[in-house]
Amino acid sequence: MTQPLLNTRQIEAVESTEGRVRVVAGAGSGKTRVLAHRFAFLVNELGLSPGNILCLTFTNKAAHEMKQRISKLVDRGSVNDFVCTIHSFCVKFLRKEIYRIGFPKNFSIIDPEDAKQLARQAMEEFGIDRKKTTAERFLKQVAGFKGWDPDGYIQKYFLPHSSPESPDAIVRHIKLQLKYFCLDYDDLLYFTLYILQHFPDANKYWTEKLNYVMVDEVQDCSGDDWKLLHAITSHHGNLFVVGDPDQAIYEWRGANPKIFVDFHAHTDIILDRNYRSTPDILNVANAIISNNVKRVPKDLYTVKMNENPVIYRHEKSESDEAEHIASTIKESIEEGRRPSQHAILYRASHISRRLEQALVKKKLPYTVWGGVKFFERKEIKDALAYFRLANNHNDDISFKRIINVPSRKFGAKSIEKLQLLADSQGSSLFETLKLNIDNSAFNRSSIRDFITLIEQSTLLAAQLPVSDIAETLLQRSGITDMLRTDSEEERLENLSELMSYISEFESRNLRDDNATLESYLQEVALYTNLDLENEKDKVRLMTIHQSKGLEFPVVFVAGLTEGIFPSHRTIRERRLDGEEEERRLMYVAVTRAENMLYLSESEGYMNEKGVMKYPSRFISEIPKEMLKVEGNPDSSLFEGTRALVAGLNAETQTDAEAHWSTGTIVVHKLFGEGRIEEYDAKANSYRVRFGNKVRQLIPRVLVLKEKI
DNA sequence: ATTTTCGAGATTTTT
DNA sequence: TCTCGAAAAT
Repeated sequence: MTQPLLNTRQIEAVESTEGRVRVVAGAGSGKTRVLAHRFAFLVNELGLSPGNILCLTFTNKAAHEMKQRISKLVDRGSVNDFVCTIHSFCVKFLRKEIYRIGFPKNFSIIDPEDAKQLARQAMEEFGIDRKKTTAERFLKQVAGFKGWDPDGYIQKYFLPHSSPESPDAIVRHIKLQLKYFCLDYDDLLYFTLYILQHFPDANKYWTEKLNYVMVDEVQDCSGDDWKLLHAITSHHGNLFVVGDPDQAIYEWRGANPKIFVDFHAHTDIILDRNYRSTPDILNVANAIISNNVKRVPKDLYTVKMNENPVIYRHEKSESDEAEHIASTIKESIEEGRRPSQHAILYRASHISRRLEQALVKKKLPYTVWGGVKFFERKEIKDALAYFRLANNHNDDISFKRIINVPSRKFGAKSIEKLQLLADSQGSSLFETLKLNIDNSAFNRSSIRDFITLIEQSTLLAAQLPVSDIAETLLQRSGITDMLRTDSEEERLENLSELMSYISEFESRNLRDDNATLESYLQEVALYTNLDLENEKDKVRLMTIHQSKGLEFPVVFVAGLTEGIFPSHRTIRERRLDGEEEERRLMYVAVTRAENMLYLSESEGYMNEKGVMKYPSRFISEIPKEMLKVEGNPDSSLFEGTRALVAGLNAETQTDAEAHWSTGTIVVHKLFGEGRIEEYDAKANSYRVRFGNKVRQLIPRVLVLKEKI
């Protein structure tokens, strides 16, 4: 742990309890500690009840850690419910308030994967080419559609007794969502905002209740997140935001760090003293980030002493690189470090494969964080689908997932037939199947058993605890038998892990009478990457995105190859913005390290185009005297990098010059014909006039009229 | 006629 | 490792 005392600026931040406070906190400057201490200060010194403080974090894991820190500092035993992510807060809010807009209390939250499934269905129906528009891209359009007019969207499609009429693929998608009472992650936010804005008594209750609101990692909040923050602090006006513009790495997902930079605060505090890294490591970090043009200058300085120089190693092949990392870790462990003190970070998750092979070879224990996350594993998703269907017979998505798991000779064709029948009867797949069980196409004993199982479970769910229902479903559906015959030990173990999870949930919620199947499913929908192996002593492998907020004594950044990191795809799509975000990502990676940092790269990433073998431009940006170079990288390699960067720049330059001038008529899928008013080079988007409305749109969603 | 199986191909980042 | 398409098996 770090030193128990806080420095003067940290104390200033902790004790700033009036109005809007902004803390710009560099990497490793102890911002999590500040948040925890402030929470404790509010409770211990000012005498607030924990229930009147909202502390928002970026991930569930961060919330978990924050709670633990706080519980050590606060004398009052109760654990606060409102230390959570924005999404979890919205769920808690909606569970109480959603009835106001005619939704059932047991609304479900749609898994992003399932959202894709729905999207494909809607796209197919409208003959949208799946090769040209992927499900992800389609969903972005749906999200855009909702975001442009959230009030209209909710009033038109989600308030009771409304019937969406226009036959558009997007509307079709929304209709499917409505049918299952599903909300996606954006909806959670929109609905919360809508209720706060349209129901004065709900607004009064919540804004008065939440006396103090603090937010971590605000640089990754989107404009909608900020709207929510302002809405819930409208009464007391106590908003405390902490972030670091240099660590903004989620702009591709809609985050808007500029709001944080421009935030008008009563109190402004900068924490630039770093407690984490050695001077050598910090110098490298500062050297890299200073290459960004769009930034508020801020140099971190450290209080630590130097230990080892930062090492940059070049290798001939990807497996050499992986093997060298593995043997370095082995030596380090022999010198007395624990395996868990080492982390290997990389840009894209598929890089982990080669590294895993090398670690297995050297017999080193490791965990891949979020490679396949626990709740994304097939067997877990299947099990949850059984639970969901038992909870809600209208859940067609879950139905489709499990009707043939284990095999009941009910494949794609049978589902298609059933779907047609269900559409004509306006009923769900499960109900349709039940009513038409005598139909020769469906009449099988396995199918009859399936229906009985689900129906019985639904009835029992009202009487028995969750764990019993879950156990029955897993046993009688045949999932466990299926895995046992295939001797899938690991998957079976995962299922028993899930069961112990459920028991834990049960005991936690027993006294609130909240241990129902539906409340479990709601909770689980957001806990998608809770780390089960957190406590175990293993080498950690993870993407840089996942490493945010963590720290490790020894850090390896692998795969620093131009094209992979920075990712050329990102740069091609977002040009300058893309490059700067990649550089911030590099900055995040480097600042995870406490004592030792190894950067490595190899010529092994050559693909068909033969370009992925030069060292990343980020390596060249670090002054030579800051690095200890190993593996004799040929100087021609850096020439290659330079040529590649120049080529890419030229490519994106011509793109920029080819932009449409004012007056050009373009067509948008949803809004129809529009006229270009202006090009915003910074945001790489156009201001387009549609009738009397002007919208800001990215080029990708616009098509030149003449081309159609 | 349907379902299953087997092999080839692809993969940024995620609440 | 997972997804998708074509041949084998029911």
